[in-house]
Amino acid sequence: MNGEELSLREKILDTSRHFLFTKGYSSLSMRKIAKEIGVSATSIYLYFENKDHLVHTLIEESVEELSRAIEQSAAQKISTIDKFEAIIRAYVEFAMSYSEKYQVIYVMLSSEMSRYPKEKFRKARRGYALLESVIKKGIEEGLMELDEPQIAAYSIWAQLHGVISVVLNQRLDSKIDRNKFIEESIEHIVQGFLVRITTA
Amino acid sequence: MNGEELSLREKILDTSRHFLFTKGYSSLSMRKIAKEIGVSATSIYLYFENKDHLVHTLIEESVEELSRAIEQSAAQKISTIDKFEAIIRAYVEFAMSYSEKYQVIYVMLSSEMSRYPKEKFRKARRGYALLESVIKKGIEEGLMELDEPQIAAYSIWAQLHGVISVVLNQRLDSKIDRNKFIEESIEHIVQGFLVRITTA
DNA sequence: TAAGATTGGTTAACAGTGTTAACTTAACGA
DNA sequence: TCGTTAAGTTAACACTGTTAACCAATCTTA
Repeated sequence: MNGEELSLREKILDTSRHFLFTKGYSSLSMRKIAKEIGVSATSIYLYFENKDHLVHTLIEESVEELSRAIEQSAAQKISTIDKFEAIIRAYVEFAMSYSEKYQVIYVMLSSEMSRYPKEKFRKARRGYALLESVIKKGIEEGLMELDEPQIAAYSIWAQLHGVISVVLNQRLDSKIDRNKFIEESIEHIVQGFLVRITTA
Repeated sequence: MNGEELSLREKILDTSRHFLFTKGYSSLSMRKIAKEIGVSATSIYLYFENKDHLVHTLIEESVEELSRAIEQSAAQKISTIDKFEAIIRAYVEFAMSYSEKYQVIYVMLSSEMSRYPKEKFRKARRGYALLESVIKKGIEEGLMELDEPQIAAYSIWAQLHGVISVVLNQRLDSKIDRNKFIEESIEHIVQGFLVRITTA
């Protein structure tokens, strides 16, 4: 049945993602994945062309979910400034709630970049494009004052990724409260891009 | 002789780094490295405990060079603001001049994070610590206005890494001039952290 | 100078890897 | 009921990291 089909495929993806996350790429093995699920190693090849393809699917799937989360979150807001903040919050929210999926994107996409097909990569940038368009609108509306929206958008991703990395890799000073750190970072980032209103 | 010793070890490191960079981790093989150099695979084990250790040495070595470059560059400047900019420029300079070494740090450190010994990781943060201390001084001197120097320092690394990634992975729009992009990004980042002087 | 130890490599072997080809077995359609 | 398809299996191949045992120079030193 269709339910079963999907199930094994899904099991493979889940198990791979977990192994990738806990043991690192270098000890990700088709046989181990199969053994964990209780199936023969070659069964994986019924659903994925090869190991590369399996990992790429993992990335693609995560990117898709993240993009969707961002789009939905932005769609719920009306004003540009609310959209701007919503995108940022959706991104962080996703990273914290589905940390394994988030890590798959950044860990694997960087280490296996050269093997990842370029056309899939382009698709991966929906969320980025959305942020860029919101920033452009923000400039038009006089909310932001930036000469390069492209660079600004990239800079925001990078800042967010920095904050998230610190938290996910547990490199945060134990004295610092996690949620407070995240909240303050988001505010700092958002404020850093808005035109400062001088009450004079 | 010592010259010879160093030579093979160095050859192994160079070849590994290059393979890592061009083919990705998943096709980095001890036998291939050895073959490229013209030596037996087991010879590598005379210089490195195992594959993990080899890769970790690669990371450590790159981190060390980057840290040194940053420290030297900062030491040449006197004022806090010059030190601040010097650190940023040294970082970007290193990434552009030794892109393979730079990529080793960020690519491998993220994908094999869980296997990388924590105490080596702490050492890796000299450059980061230096930037943080410069920022603190900048706040004291009234050059910057920030509530969280730790977060600010991290944010700067992240922004820089973002800019560098775009350039190194050749994902920059072909119409945009590379050097101009870098220069404008640096200025944008630096200015973003300084107190805005209002000529009133 | 001869004997022993050290240095810097080698080859052979083992267990584990991705992947392919050929086989099985169950379910379904005619 | 026969043939086909689906979903899996086992056996095999070439390659992987790694270890153990070996070899040939070179250095030390009595």
